[in-house]
Amino acid sequence: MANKDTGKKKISESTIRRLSLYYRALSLLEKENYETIASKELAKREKLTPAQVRKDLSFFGSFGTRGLGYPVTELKHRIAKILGIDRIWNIAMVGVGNIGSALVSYKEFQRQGFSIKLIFDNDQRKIGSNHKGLIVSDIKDMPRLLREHNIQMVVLAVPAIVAQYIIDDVVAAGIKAILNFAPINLQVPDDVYLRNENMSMELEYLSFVISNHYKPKN
Amino acid sequence: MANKDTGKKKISESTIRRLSLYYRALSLLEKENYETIASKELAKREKLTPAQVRKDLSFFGSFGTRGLGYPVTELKHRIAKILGIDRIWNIAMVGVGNIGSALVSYKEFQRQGFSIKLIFDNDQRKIGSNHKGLIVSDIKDMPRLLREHNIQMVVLAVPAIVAQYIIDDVVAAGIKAILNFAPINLQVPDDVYLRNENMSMELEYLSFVISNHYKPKN
DNA sequence: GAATGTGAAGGTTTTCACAGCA
DNA sequence: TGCTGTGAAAACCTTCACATTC
Repeated sequence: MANKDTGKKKISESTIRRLSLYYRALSLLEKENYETIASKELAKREKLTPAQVRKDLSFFGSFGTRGLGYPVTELKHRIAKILGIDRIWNIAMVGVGNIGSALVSYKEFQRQGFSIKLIFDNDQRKIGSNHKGLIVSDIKDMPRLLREHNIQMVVLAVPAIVAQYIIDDVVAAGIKAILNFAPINLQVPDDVYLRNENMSMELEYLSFVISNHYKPKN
Repeated sequence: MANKDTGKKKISESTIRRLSLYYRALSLLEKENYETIASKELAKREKLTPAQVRKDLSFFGSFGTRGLGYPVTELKHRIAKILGIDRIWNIAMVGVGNIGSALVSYKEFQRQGFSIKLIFDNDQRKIGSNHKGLIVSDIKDMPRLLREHNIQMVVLAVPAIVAQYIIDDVVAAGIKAILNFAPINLQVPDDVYLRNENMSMELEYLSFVISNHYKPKN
């Protein structure tokens, strides 16, 4: 499915990100006891257009009923399956500074099926300490532990200066998906997907918007 | 400049985000004692194309020298000016849970000129406590304090359930730029710019990528 | 009647390719 | 010669509009 080797249609990153939005909206609609939802209403809730919603969903199949809309619970499950969140992912947090330890406590991850199973740091004072029921492991043991605990994704929250060094180890341990919070460009092989999250960049964008009286599209 | 009332060219959000990347790359190049940099090299460092770099910069002026490239320090300052980060922004953090308190300690904000001046919470146990030299204020005093301290941006890190209620107060205090970490769609007037940051969404994107063997463009 | 699913149109962003300048 | 700045082309993404289905 999607654009695997054999796939035809190209799914854009924007579509995938909107799938996450739909998923969250549908979870809410479910709680509000909606049974079906029209693209018009779903679009309104996420500040999109109805055509956009229908087009996004149509890439993955025909989930709706003409004249009625989409079945809330079923569509939610379908999207979960598409996003690959119809399961538990085992995550390791690497680095327990400010950001790392905040994310370990961040309940939304757990709620969406992202289960932090291991925590690493290289600071001797932190190793062995308890964070939300998890003991901080020595980063030296990372390669072995990542494999032993069947970790599939790594969140990197280490200082920029050591990030490349550490990510090399993460890659060597066979991890294919990494979310990086260090504000630096890291090198990974082609078959590893690295996503960078830079919170200063978000504030810089706000700064641009108000400095230039800029009207963003959405 | 940019797309003010009279402006002609439309600057895309992607261009602005890349400006942040260029800024960071240029800061590094400066430290490496580069005096000039060609679009080719800058592009390579940020995994973009040279044409993209030149096009982005050309929206704001002619900063380069044919045959030579761009002057590193000057371009850095020009971009800082465009982004509005050639100054200090006064920020208030609203909510000192996991995320909020991590961000208060996040040195990168300070480094980029985003200075957290006030911290708010509604939890009586937190009010009065010290976070990195700042005393947590009662959220009841927020409207007054935001104005008194000339706060220009607010970072919202409160539970989703109270987020709309609190953002209404932030808006009423005249704040025009808000970075929201609560995973919920908030309503603000047209002249307020609200940016949502949802970290679960980033992991969901990773999940999609590895579940579908999806090859993102970049 | 109501709302989906989807080609086609329209709009935006990126890349190409080259004229022009240091 | 080397690299910028930029129209034009190509690629990509969103919206339109309507045939189709319930």
